[in-house]
Amino acid sequence: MERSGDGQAGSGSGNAVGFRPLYRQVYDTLLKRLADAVWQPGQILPSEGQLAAELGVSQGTVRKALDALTADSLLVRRQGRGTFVADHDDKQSVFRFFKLRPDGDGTGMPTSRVLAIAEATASADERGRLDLVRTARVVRIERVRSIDGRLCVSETISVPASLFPGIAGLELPNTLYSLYAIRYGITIATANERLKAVALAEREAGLLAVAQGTPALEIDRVAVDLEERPVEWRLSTCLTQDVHYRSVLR
Amino acid sequence: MERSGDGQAGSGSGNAVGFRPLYRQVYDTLLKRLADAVWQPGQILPSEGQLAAELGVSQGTVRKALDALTADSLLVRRQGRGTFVADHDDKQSVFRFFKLRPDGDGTGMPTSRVLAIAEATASADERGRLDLVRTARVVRIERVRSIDGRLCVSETISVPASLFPGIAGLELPNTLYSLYAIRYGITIATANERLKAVALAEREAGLLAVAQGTPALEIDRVAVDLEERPVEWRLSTCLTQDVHYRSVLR
DNA sequence: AAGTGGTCTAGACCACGCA
DNA sequence: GCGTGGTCTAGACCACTTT
Repeated sequence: MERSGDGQAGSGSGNAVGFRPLYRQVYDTLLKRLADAVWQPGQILPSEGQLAAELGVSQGTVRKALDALTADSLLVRRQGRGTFVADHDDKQSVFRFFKLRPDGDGTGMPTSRVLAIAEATASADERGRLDLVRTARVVRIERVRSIDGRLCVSETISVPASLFPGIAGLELPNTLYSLYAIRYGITIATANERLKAVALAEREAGLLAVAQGTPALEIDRVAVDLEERPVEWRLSTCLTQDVHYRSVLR
Repeated sequence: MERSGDGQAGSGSGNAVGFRPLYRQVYDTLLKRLADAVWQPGQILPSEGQLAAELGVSQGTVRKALDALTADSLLVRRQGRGTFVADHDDKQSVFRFFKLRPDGDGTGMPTSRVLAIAEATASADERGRLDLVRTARVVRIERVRSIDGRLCVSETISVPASLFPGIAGLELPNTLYSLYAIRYGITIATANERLKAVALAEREAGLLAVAQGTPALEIDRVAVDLEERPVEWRLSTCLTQDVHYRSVLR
């Protein structure tokens, strides 16, 4: 791996351009491979020593890059076994992007029922959230979700049709993000949510079988992939009678 | 610094008890000093080399502990200058525990007006949240807050009277957590929030000058200090007409 | 120029999981 | 017993800030 900002009888003392550490370059190299789905979710990576030899850096430098990717929830490291591509299907990972928890006991495991799925030209809102041009097409998914069997979420999900060809014809799993990862090689890295309290409109009230005007939590989420592209917009309306949104501030 | 789990002609190969890395012990040692307010917010710590010599470990081990404390937002490191105790007074830190942001432009800087402050015997809710015995006393603070001059939050804050002697007689600053840190040596490490959508009760509606029944965001927060003691319970009711709660999922 | 944190390396040893 | 990640060390050099 080439150094970027040193040696070479340069122009005096400091670099005018930004200094880019070696481990950062290793990070980017590995991130690229993850984005390109070179390694599949759940699969094991080469050992630290092998990667170090391949990339021509020390094991410590590879370690630092791997640790950073682990901190970003893209890898999972298990002492004595190896380093794996994070599998966002397993139980603990389901809740990474799902913050609604039951007030009392219960697993809080969500289930879903799709009401409609169709392709359309992007609305102004969709173009704004997903950074699309005027003629762009999106696939819109409408569904309701239950937590521990209790109906409490109604949501509309919009994704660019160009990124998810054929998704409208698929049987959708309960956890969409694993579908994005496995079938389309798109890994959700972060999601930005804006929460508001609203009074339920007639339509959502009907879907959730409660009175119109009932207070509900509105969650406006834009999910972003490894390359920082916005790839999904999700507008959820949640009843919070028996459920709450959990947030941990550090 | 003593090793905890090695050497000493032990009982074979592995330790039955948990293995505790050296850097973790260094972390705990430094954390203790921070909790005891040995170093004040904003103050500089000894250099890595000095700490390493004092504790009898290598510089790399000290570094790992300092990096962990930095990741926990307890320290700030500045290349070429030194390592400092995080000062949660500066502008960027105000928003660490304040997630309400204006929908449009504006700084979103909050202001406060205290309505009442008084000591009382802890209610059942307060005892549960703050882990108190039946006879414990608390100080209750009621206040309203504005964002960019717009009235939108009403909240009740409860703290154990034993931890904050004399707080009822003080002029309260806008950012309570810096008061906790500077005057009482209590640093808030994390806060757990539960959000719900509710219809405004008559009292809160009056305080916020809107109609009873208006949907509002209810935030139930328990703040925890460095020793993981719950030290503050805060129940906030927020209008979200021009403001939203921001959450970033990683 | 001196001092600080940041990067990078090389090597030793430890804890863990598995065959 | 072997291979993996995890810890710890020692030392060199780099980048940044201040004197």
